[in-house]
Amino acid sequence: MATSDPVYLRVVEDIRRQIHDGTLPPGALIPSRAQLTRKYQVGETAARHALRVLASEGLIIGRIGSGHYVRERSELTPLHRWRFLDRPTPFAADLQSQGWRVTWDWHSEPAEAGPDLARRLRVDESTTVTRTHYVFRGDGRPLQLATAYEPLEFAPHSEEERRSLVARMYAHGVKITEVVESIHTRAPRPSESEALDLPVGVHVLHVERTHWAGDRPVETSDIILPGDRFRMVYSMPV
Amino acid sequence: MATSDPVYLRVVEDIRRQIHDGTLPPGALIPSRAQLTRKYQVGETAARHALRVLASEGLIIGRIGSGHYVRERSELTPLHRWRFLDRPTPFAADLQSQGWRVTWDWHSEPAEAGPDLARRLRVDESTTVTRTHYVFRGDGRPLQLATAYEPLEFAPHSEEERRSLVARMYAHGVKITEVVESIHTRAPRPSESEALDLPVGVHVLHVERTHWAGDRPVETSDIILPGDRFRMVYSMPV
DNA sequence: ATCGCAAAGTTGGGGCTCCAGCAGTCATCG
DNA sequence: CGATGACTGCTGGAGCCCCAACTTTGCGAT
Repeated sequence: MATSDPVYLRVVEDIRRQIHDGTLPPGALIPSRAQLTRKYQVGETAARHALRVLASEGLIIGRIGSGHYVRERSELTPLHRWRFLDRPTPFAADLQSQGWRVTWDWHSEPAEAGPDLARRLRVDESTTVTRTHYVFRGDGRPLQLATAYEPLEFAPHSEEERRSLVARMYAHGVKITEVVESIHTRAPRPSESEALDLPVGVHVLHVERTHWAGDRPVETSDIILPGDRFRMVYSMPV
Repeated sequence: MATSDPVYLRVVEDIRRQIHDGTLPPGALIPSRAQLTRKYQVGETAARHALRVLASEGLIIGRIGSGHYVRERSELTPLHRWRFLDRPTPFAADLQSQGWRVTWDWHSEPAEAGPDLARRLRVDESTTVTRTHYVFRGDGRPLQLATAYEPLEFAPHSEEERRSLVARMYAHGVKITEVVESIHTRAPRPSESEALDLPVGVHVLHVERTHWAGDRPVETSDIILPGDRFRMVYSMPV
């Protein structure tokens, strides 16, 4: 706050202000390193660092060979959780109901539970579960990663069975009574960054979802969403 | 993925791996810039950049004069939304029920709604609303920021009234029937970063919460939580 | 044994430079 | 007239350096 703040902060704050008040609208070209050094009378290091900070905040994006641009608002598509939708994740179903063309690839494999899953599914660490990886795309672009874990006996045997977890469980005599979702945010792992084609500086929303039948967890999954594209919407009756 | 990846990435990935597999446990000292240049045979710039990337991911934290350390797991305190708690936000109430000593400061002021709030409260842009800023602290440290907006007629007149929004609304003949929360993640604004004492690289969870009485919004608030300390937990009956 | 202080080590800000790779632009050549 | 290629400007990686502010450590004196 003092007058002797780092000089790169002066640049960061001035550009950030211009973005927020609309002087630099989405898509606008930010002055280049060389221009910033002249404009703010700072060294190249400071100009460069300022651009990196703004990029890591997700406000601007650097296009190599071209320049830094103000990020498009990307509009934070809402994902509504007020109805119970599956097929095969409720998020994909909600996007479809909003008119998105959602497609997905998946593959299943057996896996050992391990400590984390053992806790979440309340099974033994050495138990074998079915792990299914999904990659969801909307209009070609990757939208969401999901990894679902189920005890072997509940694994789907057909494409149709995969559509609705609730129906499948019901067929096994298990009635799902509750869904618990735990959301946090973190920097993407390198593999997620690549799979979701994330610009640097974008964090992910990590949703840990568990389906319960009474006091027994019957399926759990990790869902990874780009933090700059989605908001999770929860509706609760009082 | 090729062998000619940036060299700083080699350093980042190696340290990240060591943190994930436990070779470098929480609190462990990361080699210094000088040591990294020797160990990985890279220049100082690359070593420095690697440390900055790890810090911006929230994996390590730099202590000036001392060194970089693996961040303590900070345990992502869960905030449960399965019961309707207020007084004055449900998150604070949930933390109290987990044994935290939560205190808060607040101040109210009239404010013009403006376009964003006009949309959220379904009022005219020039309507005056009561804006209340809260700063919540747990064990001394800042935990959460909240800003609540209410039409003037619903504003609380006593400390007691402030405790329960539901009861207060009921006293006005308004029965709250639904709570809608919309969660996204973003980089903190400078003021939030300062107020919450956030390390660089930590994003925030921004919860937009609106209370509805039938099809009419009667209160809305913005809640800002450090992304590295909390996870939101939603429980929904099927 | 303890206190104080100086030296060494470390981070973070800042400066300068070189280079590879990419994207436009513009002029020249077929 | 159209296509090719040279040139310029930009980003991102990388190297090296200096300095201020701070911590840790270890030594020497009391």
